Amino acid sequence: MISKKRFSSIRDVANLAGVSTATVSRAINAPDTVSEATRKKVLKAIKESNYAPNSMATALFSGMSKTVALFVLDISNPFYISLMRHLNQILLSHGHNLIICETENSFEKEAQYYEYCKSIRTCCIIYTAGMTRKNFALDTHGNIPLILIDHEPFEDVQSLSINPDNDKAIHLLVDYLVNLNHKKIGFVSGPIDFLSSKARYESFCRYMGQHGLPVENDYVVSRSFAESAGAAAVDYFYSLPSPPTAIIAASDQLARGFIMRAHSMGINIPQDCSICGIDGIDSYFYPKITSIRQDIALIAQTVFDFIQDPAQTSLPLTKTLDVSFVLGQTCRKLPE
Amino acid sequence: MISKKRFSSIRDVANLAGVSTATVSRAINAPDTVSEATRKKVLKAIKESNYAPNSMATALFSGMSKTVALFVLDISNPFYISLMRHLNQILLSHGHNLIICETENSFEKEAQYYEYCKSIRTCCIIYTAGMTRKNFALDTHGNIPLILIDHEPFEDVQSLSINPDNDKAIHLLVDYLVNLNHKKIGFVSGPIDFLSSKARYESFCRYMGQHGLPVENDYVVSRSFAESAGAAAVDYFYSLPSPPTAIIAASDQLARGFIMRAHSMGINIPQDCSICGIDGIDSYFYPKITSIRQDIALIAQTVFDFIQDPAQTSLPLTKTLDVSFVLGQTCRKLPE
DNA sequence: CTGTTAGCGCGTTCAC
DNA sequence: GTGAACGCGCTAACAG
Repeated sequence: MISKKRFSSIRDVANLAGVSTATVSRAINAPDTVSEATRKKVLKAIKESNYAPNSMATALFSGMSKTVALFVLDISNPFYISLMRHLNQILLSHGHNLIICETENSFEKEAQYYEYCKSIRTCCIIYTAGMTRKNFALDTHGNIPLILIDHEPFEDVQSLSINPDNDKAIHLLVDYLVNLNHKKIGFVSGPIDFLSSKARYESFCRYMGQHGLPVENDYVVSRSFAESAGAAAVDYFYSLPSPPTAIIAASDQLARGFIMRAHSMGINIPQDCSICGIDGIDSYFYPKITSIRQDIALIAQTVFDFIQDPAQTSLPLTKTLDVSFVLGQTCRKLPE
Repeated sequence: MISKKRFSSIRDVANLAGVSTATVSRAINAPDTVSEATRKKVLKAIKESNYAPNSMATALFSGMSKTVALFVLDISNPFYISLMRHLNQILLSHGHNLIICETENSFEKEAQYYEYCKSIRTCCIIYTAGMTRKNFALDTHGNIPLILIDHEPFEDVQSLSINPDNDKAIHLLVDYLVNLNHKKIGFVSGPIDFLSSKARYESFCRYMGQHGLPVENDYVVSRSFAESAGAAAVDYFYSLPSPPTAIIAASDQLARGFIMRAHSMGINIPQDCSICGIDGIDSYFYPKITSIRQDIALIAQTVFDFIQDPAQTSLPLTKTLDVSFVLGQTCRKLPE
């Protein structure tokens, strides 16, 4: 059994410095309110006693821990990996902490994680696209501030919604492919009951229409966001009598799966088929995917601003973030 | 400002049930010591008051939180993604929690995370291959139990070391490639100052020697574990007058980078070059990499057993875990 | 500017 | 089988 008292406490420091615990606390949290001399004494004592502040005690007192929970469907999705990085970076530098709740589309896991979040008095929950149900077990007890990224708003729950400009994303891609003389354009969607999938699909229909191009049911597939779903799309499209010449995938992860499966079938990208994705993650992948970049650093910053001042939560807020086109190597121009 | 009191406490439950807080506590933690009748009353009150236990208070009292910290170099490495999954699964089901500390080879981040771990009284730190320095800022104050995965033991710090059977891994791969008639075998190592890299390299030399094959300096590269390092190896090997016909990469991530870069250069895997990796992650990647599988579920289980009973920490323990061969599609047989 | 004190929510010990 | 009281480490209010 490890001894209960493993670290020196604020009291040890106080004794060593010959001051009261309150003074130590002030020297740490509000240095201005303490005289130069005592502050130095205290800091010295902190060093000497190897003091490590106990954030449990702080959290207990304040009723809230400095922990942010990120719910994701799949931590291997490069978009979330990047989001995790950016969030961690900004949170850590402000003494906050991120826990990852990978739900894998399981209601049970989601509920377990949520119980955990409550028990540690999470200061904020970030909920991303792809959860099992529209209305998660998220109750309003405790009023944990909620941030939705790429997710349909929960009714009755205050939240901040952050979404990429899905419409612009699709607009850019459709125009790009049409300019490359593609007419038979397929669409690999995420699950259609997810907000961003739906939005992207609707925009796809609209902009195809603007170019006078039909959206054939045969050219639209909707499964999951996993790489395997992108791979399955290859099998499907190439079972058609007339496969599309270009594909818009609803995420880079889907595009990756598509490309790898295509290669394995001897289908050349972009010679035989053009494909582009959405996310614009700057990771190592060959060929570099033509895509739409989301500014993930900005998402992280937006999240953090909200955490700092959740007073904004009084009304459901929605922020739409700009996106930009990223040229890759996965599309080619068709002869007219 | 969010009200301080956001959740109902054990006292609220006690009042509602008409018992004392101690009884509620017992009803939760030691149901056997409470009469059937009162226990039911208490459980009912818990439900009705939407009680969420405050793990801060528990942790404060016990001097330790149920949080495990995992230090990794790079969360996009599929090996760590898998490890994160398995750890999270087993920990969550036991009321523990995992935080990810991605150090990105930065001393500052590492130190920041370590401070954080101390402040939340982490019950255990898992340290994986690839940290910046041999001797990290990890001090012994607080005696946080330490688990090293694929990492050289720290001097003066008690720890449990978990390593795959690197020797067997390399043995299997060298024998496999030699049986496919390869003689010019290249080796893409991780940074050579990491324990597992060094071990794998030394085994490589030994087993090549057993087959009477020379290990030429030209055929060994050592950079990082990133995909980009695998990619760079392609450029390097194919700048040689006589490139190797087969490659052993020290990780699947390196192999991935190698394969993608090779494709981009028109080098066909496995027709033009055979390659195999180590890790055996079962993720979607084409072509499926011939590799060595580590039993990550077993690693997670070993970690958890240790957390349950860190008394084993009295002496530095070392556990070597078995590995197995996984046939993929990235190697071909040469004519004799 | 600094010390004293109370209490955040919980688990435990010692009474009953 | 159950309740009262204490303390874990910290901070905010109030006194000095």
